[in-house]
Amino acid sequence: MKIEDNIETFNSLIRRRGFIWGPSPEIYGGLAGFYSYGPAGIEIKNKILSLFRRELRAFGFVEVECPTIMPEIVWKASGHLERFIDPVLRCEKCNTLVRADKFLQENLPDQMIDGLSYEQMENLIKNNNLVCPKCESPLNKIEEYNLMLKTSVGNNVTAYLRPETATTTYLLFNRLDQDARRQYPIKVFQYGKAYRNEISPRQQVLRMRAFDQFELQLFIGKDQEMDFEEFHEIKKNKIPLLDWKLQDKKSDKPNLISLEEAIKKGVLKKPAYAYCIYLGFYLTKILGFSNEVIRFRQHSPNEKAHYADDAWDLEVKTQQFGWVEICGIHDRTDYDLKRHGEFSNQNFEVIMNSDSQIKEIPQILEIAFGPDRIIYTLLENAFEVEDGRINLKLNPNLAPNTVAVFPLVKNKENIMALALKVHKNLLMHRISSFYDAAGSIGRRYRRQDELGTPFCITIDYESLEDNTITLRDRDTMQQTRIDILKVPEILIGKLSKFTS
RNA sequence: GCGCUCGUAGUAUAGUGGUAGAAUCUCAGGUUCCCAACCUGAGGACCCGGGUUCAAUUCCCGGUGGGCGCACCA
Repeated sequence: MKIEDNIETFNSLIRRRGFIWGPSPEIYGGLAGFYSYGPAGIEIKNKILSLFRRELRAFGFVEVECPTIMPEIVWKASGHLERFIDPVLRCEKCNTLVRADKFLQENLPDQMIDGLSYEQMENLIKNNNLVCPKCESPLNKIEEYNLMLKTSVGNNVTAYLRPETATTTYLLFNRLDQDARRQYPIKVFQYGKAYRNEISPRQQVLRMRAFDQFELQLFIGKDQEMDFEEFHEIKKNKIPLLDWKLQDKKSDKPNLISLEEAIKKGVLKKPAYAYCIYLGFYLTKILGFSNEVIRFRQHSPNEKAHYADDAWDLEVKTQQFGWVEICGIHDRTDYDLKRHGEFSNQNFEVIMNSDSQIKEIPQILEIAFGPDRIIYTLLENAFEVEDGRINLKLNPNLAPNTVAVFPLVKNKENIMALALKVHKNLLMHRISSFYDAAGSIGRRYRRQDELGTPFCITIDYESLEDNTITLRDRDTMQQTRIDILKVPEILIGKLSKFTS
């Protein structure tokens, strides 16, 4: 079979090799927007998660985990109930669905639409004789389209599956305040599933109805945001920033400037927010993305979410879908805590600075990653076809298998035995080793290339005599002979080179 | 959600009103050995439901899933 260097080859690879399958459940035809990870895919996800967890601990973060279902009041307070339910008009004849508010604004540009009741909107439609844009039959009743998945709990208590993890973290605020002994900023993250009832999910795992979020939160004082100690440790780092003024000038070339400069020029307002930009960048870089495929894009004022004062997306360039957001950095101000304080009758004002004695509600800065999107963009960026060889150039620390062990031939007892011994020894050192004796040696190398396995070890006739093996490098295909006893040590050494 | 279009082994496909043919793949055996070699044998598929028909994977209708366009993407 001729292997072509195109996106179709990539798309079949991620199925063939067990990275991502779906829509699930496949045997029943699938439900749009739901996908499963195969053994190779989940291995990558787990490795990303443990890398993130390890790094974040070093940055002073703690982790929490909350329920994925929360009662209605939570989403009333968070603003999601209001913002995630869209008024829509359905044509009774052709079933076309249009957003009622947008439709009205387009047809009646001079009319104030914001804030109108459904009844008022229905009247506007009637009075202006507005008709279905497709089939021109009359429109009348407004329905609600709910982007949140609704369910009921126990004795008919209305609840919703969370559309983001962040809100559930905020609900722990008074607990965290105590737990962290009021040492601000409080740095906390949560990893878990979130759900959105997308009207028409597309683009594979980039827009799923059940997806992972990995969200970092900083609870921080207003003064602290402007005078943030840790900013000074990272301010010299240059970051590719595409602010919305540049976008307004139809530019898609980000400015590579230091965070210090960005603050000085007013591209970024707050040093603590700049620190969050850095943190997002840092975590992305250690996954192995190259600088050329990363940029930060600022939201235009009308693109921002209801809670955001400033918002930048960390985007990664892909072949199939263009620039893809893998992380959003949001300045949520005190919006969330203020609302949850009001709705729950809690006082979330705290004294954050012992000098001032002034009580305030903390501000929140958020760094929200979408691990599924990370995995997709990582795989697509790693995919290469070189001379008919598929090579998945994954960061060695993220590859499903760290190493594969092969006996050169399978009809020589002692070569097989020694290969198995090497494999078991690697497993004993808790190195992800994969043993394979089936097919020619070349075929086995190719199988591992498709999985991104950075190293292959082959035991040959020479191994029997002098206790050496060959270590083959995925990208260069070069082989080196090394002492059999030093194998685990050498591999660990090679891996550590990619972590910093 | 609307319109167009498509849905055949794990993957990518050929084809047909009388249930499918290669390739690759997987497994077993043989042979050789350092980059998808070869030989032998085996395995595996017509998205789901209904209709028309003696007979449907094929035609029709509905559903569902994918692609594209529109809409949507706080």
